[in-house]
Amino acid sequence: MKTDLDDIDRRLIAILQNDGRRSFKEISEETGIPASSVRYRVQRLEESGTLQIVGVADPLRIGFDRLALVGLKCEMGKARLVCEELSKLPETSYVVLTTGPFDVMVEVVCRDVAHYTEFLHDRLPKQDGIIGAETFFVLEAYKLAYGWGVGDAPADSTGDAGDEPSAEPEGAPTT
Amino acid sequence: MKTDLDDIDRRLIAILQNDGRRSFKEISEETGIPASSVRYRVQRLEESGTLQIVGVADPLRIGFDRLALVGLKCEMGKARLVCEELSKLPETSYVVLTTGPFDVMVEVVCRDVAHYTEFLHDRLPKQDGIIGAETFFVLEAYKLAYGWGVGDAPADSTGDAGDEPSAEPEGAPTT
DNA sequence: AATGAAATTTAAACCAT
DNA sequence: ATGGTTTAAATTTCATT
Repeated sequence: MKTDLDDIDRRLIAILQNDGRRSFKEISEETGIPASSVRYRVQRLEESGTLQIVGVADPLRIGFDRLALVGLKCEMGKARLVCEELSKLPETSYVVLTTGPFDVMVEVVCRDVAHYTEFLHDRLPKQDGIIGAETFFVLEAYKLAYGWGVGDAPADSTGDAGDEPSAEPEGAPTT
Repeated sequence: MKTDLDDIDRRLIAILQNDGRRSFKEISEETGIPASSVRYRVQRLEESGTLQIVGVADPLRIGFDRLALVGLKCEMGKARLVCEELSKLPETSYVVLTTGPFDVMVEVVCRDVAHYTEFLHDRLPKQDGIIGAETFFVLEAYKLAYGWGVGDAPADSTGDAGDEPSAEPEGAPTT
């Protein structure tokens, strides 16, 4: 549960955010840190849950054509319960508790409109605590970045290599 | 710009969604597909933008505490331009064109409230085509999944290994 | 906890089908 | 597009500081 990263950790994360398969040796050459140390650090980051190296597939290209963002209004005091329950559903890929006009925002990934309809009209109404839902269908995805923040992280004393901070599938939208 | 994946592609994606650094040789043994073919396929998936292998850092553990979803109303015909431009900003991690009350939805990751304020009040207004913005601050993130859909993809004739479909940082909310 | 050097494993390039 | 083979490179292990 360590939360304190040093500049080396941040540099390693920044590099891996761009390319999760960069070899430790290349990272070593790029940073001047010994390869075995790079590996040691990365392993620690992974084990602590701070960093995950994963394959990310563009849902719009793999047959899951219907992405929707859904804003939910919940009964007072029920929003967290709603979050917990919706997190368990396979269709949800993003569930957060928010301030503002909606209490909960959810991203739902469906194969097609029928799949979404079933989700919205059969599944959601069964969930206790939800008052209303507003659907935002995703027409085009311009940026789906999973590399957060480290690229322009607080003061990098190790000397920044000027890497791009985030990883997008492509410059152009995917439809 | 191929969009048609076969079952082999889907299996490779499913495996890499769980662990982006699995060696091609291991994948080869697991699937029975020759290692050179595995590499060839993965390379194609990456080059076509279908799959990305990236390091994902938990923003709430690396000092980027302020996540916000922002719904934007745009001038008629300007929404795509807005998407393109906002995608270029380092603070945005998610930019999509939507139907519904908002034309564009954006996820913004900031270090602190001051950083977000600067983004919302200094940077956004300079962008042509935006009429209005509504902020949903993320209080708690319950699910941040990067593995989309493939886990329960349409009929897998190659014989599914029963891997977990998605990768969440944690079951409980991160605050 | 971090590093260096060894042995082992893996990936990349190539070529044939 | 696939599969095999070889060469070069990277990872892992383990001893050392």
